[in-house]
Amino acid sequence: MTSQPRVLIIEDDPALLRGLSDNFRSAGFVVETATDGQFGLAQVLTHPPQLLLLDIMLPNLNGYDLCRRVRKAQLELPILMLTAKGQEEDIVRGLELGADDYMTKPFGILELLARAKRLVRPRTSMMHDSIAIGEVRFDRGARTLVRDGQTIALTTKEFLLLEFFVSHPHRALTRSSILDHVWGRALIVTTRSVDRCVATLRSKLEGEPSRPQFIHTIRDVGYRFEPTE
Amino acid sequence: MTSQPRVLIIEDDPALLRGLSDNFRSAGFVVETATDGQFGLAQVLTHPPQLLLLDIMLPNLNGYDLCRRVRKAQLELPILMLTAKGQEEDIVRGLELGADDYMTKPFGILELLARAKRLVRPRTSMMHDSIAIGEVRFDRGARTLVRDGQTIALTTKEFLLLEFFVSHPHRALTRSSILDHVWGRALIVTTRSVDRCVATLRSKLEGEPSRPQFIHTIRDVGYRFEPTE
DNA sequence: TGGCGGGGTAACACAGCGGTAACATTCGCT
DNA sequence: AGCGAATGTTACCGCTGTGTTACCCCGCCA
Repeated sequence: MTSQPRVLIIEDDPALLRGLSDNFRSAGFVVETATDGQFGLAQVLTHPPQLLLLDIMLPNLNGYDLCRRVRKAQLELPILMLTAKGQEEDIVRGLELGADDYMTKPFGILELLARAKRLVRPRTSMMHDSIAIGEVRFDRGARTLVRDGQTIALTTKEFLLLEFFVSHPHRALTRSSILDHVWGRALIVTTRSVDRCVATLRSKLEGEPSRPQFIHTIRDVGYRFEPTE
Repeated sequence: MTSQPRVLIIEDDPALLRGLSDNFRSAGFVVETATDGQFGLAQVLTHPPQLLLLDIMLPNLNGYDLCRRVRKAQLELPILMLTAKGQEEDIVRGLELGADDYMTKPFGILELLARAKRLVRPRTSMMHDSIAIGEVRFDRGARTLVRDGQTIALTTKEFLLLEFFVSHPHRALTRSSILDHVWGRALIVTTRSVDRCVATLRSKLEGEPSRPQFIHTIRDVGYRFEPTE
């Protein structure tokens, strides 16, 4: 399934870098390396790996800023920070900047590998039965939306459509793919039904329906769901 | 943002349990507790929280087995293990059993909270193919550009044009070849349409449109795309 | 059997994409 | 420097895709 995940290790200590590379390689990773912050960032942006192993103290661009830049570019790859700084506030800061894990030197290589493997482990993001969409909360169990205490019922189609949107955020979804997943290919309905259903869903989901916040339309293509904003 | 995530803390030391509860509550969590492995497991299965804080040493059912049972039930909720056992093999074992993080006592409450918050942070682990163009990121899946966290929508023509550019970098592209690939040979439009489309694309792509960085014009021929700078 | 609500289509309104034209500017050549 | 051609820029406008409203069909339930 996840054959040969690519890890990028950014670390300026040559000895440590080689040790890490060897260990990750024998653990089944494809290893790329960088020893410089600026260079590493460029590498991440041009060719994002499945996992980023990131030292804090780096020449030219430190790990915190690198992490911030990666998140600003809306890259969602897992980042494991790695540093001699063991102060609690450093760890908190790293995690708040968007790091996914944090280990302090000296560390056991087995633990590091275990944590790395966990980060590249495929995760179904459908774990929660209730999801926040801006001000609104989508309760999949009850098939309702809750906006400041008010419960809004969803019809079956609206529910399936929203589920499809939620499970494919930040992506251009064509009308035909929406039809496939929500209506099922067997049923022959117009793509206008999608528009119609999107309209009703918008009216329930969006606070200001004239300026859609979550469900953006892409002309000639379909729609794109942006949960955060 | 994510209003009031629910955390279940399973811990048999009453003093520690109260301390954790207070801290998590003031950090904005809704806290539920259990002091027994069997009871805790039942609670997880009947009413899964957004996060499980799990001690290893528990009466009736230890944390490892509890973790295994939760995963066996295909519950994907994040689990943060919490224990006095600091041996590396214990940590590795916990992570391999499906735990998402592992902290050893004594631990700093701030770090624990930071790690907990990370685990309930909604993550779209969907890695979509995207390309860096200078400071900007071109997200083909979403059909957008991202600059400084700002996402900029692309129209169909702009998207096709940019796709054509990025797939033929460092090359002089004639207007007629651009027309062929983006507009299709059948359609008869002026080559000025290309200029027009390039202009709008530049305005979205270039930081300083007066001095094009990425899309260079070649007089009497067409354009050339230089992704790096 | 009649009301009702989900959900599909039809009809109409409208907004924005994208094409062209007109004007401004730059570039190359002499 | 001056001129002409190519390209950047702005304005305008038609067309098509989408939002919106209305209507209707059909299954469900009393």
